Amino acid sequence: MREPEWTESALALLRESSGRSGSARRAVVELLGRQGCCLSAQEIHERLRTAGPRVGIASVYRALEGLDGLGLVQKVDLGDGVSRFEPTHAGGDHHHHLVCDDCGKVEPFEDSTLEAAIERVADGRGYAVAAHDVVLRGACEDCRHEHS
Amino acid sequence: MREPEWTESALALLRESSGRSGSARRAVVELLGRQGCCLSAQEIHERLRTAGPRVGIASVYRALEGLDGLGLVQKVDLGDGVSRFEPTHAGGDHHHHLVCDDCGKVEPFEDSTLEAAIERVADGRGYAVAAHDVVLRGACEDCRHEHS
DNA sequence: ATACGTGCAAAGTATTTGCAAACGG
DNA sequence: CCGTTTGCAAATACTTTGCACGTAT
Repeated sequence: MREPEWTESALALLRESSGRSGSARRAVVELLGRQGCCLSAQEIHERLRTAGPRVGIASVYRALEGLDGLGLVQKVDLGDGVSRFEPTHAGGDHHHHLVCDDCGKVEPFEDSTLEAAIERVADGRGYAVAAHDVVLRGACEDCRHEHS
Repeated sequence: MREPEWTESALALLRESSGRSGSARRAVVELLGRQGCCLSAQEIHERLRTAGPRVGIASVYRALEGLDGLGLVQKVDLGDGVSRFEPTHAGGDHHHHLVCDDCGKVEPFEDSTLEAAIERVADGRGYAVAAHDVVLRGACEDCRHEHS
């Protein structure tokens, strides 16, 4: 499920919010729009460099910070001390992550029961929850069969 | 709900697994056993220094690594790039965290529906889930009323 | 022309590793 | 005594910040 539309609306919002365009931001947005799942700042930087343009790591972080502030990307923490980012999908379709400890694979999932449970907990505690992360770590099906 | 028993069984298991005692490890275990909720390595280090003994930060990390390996502590990532640790409670009572973005307060919660949903997702995907984290971020009840 | 965006380099923070000395058994 | 653990210091990794320059409007 790719979302070229995200790229466009993100670029539009970004320009609107600051009155400027900027090549680094655009490059980051276009890369993120093409990705399905989360990427770290370092991964983004590396891919952009490979692709050609001389973009600085600081600009990647600044672009991500701006996008996060506008609610266009979501910061995802998979527990390895590295922040990852992914586009927030417009439809509110909201996913979390399964991480394989053996092969490092990351895959998304969504589950409405889980979301409902989270909402109920937050309400019960009087919290206005702005964001939530769920990370499941373990052995994926492939790695289990190799009984590492 | 304090668990002085955790302190003892942790010290016992630790000694058993390496045939040694070690003052730094003991200090870390005793401090963790007294805490209700998660602490970062830096916080542990700071408190131990304040308390007197000249314990090195590296030893704190090594102690936590060992405890994690034995399953005696659980690493908790609240999304700020800092690893926190808390004793795993024997009874398998398992909690997650609500973090207030305004005041930084962290409070635990547990919810069986949520746990069930997680288990169902993992099973459906063929994952053997070894650990999972759920972090809810937002404004706590107090901070909401101060409408910061 | 003017401010904002960018890239580089330096600083900051959390964590890990190398190593000699201290210590427990 | 011997090997593990410890504390210090240096190294690493990620992220942030300062600053001069480029660039879009």
